[in-house]
Amino acid sequence: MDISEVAKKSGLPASTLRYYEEKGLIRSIGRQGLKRVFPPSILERLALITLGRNAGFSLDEIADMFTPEGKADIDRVKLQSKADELNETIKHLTAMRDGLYHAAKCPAPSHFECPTFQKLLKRAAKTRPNK
Amino acid sequence: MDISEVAKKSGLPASTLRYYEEKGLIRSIGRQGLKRVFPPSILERLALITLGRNAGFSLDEIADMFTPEGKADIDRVKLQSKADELNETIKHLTAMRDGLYHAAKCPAPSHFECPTFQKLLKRAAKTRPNK
DNA sequence: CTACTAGTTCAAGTTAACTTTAAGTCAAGG
DNA sequence: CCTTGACTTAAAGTTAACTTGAACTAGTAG
Repeated sequence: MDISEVAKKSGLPASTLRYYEEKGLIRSIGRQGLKRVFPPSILERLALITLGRNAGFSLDEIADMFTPEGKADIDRVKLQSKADELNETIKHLTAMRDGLYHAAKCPAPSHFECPTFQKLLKRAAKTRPNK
Repeated sequence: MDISEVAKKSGLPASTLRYYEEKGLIRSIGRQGLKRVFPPSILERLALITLGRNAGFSLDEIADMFTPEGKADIDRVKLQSKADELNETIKHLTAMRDGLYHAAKCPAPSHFECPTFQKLLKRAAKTRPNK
């Protein structure tokens, strides 16, 4: 597969694929002329990278999940702690969402006069979510 | 209140306060010599800004929520749609979290051999969460 | 009066994850 | 043989939200 086919199938632009290669996240299996040639397995790998990104891992963290030989080597402890982290984020966002829903339909003339909004404000001051 | 007092009470560094002022998010009420003087109400305003940030609003979006005279003027429709957006994000993150928890304790020798993990991978390929 | 401290400005630097640009190369079609 | 189009590289640019640095100043303690 050449880069444009990978781009198409993965949904990632070619520039991103080159960037990922440069970062060591993926590898082409060789060249045909100048052009990179990728194995079909690249797609699974890219899906894994996208998964990691979506879960909130940085590209550097993701890079650490691959052995030098290129196999995925995902530490279960890392997964657990990232899941815990996500769980915290979800809690914050949920509180925020509920507060926003409330504020959106609260009849108070100004949000500042609504006790629920006030509570939300105080919460917000304390918690800085990770993302 | 001078800037360091505001910094202390709000938990935001002075550099951030100056940056927010430059952006038009806050205003000092005057100067004493060189030094900015802030009214106590600045704290409520900063809490509102922090709330907005936590809810996923950009600083520019937050700036739009203030009238030129400096009063908060928060559009309920915007709140509603941001809440909806948050709700979507929460769904994605929840799926992700559950997948990670599963993967963390899944006994499959490699994650790739686990059907739940595979499902997670396919999901990831499709959904690009907003934040 | 002098030193010190806490503030000030303006410009430049930081970070992550890319994207864009300019200039070059190769394989294929006509 | 020449043009076209898809690819290549390396370097620079982008964005958001700040932070840092250098040079400067005003009020205060001694």
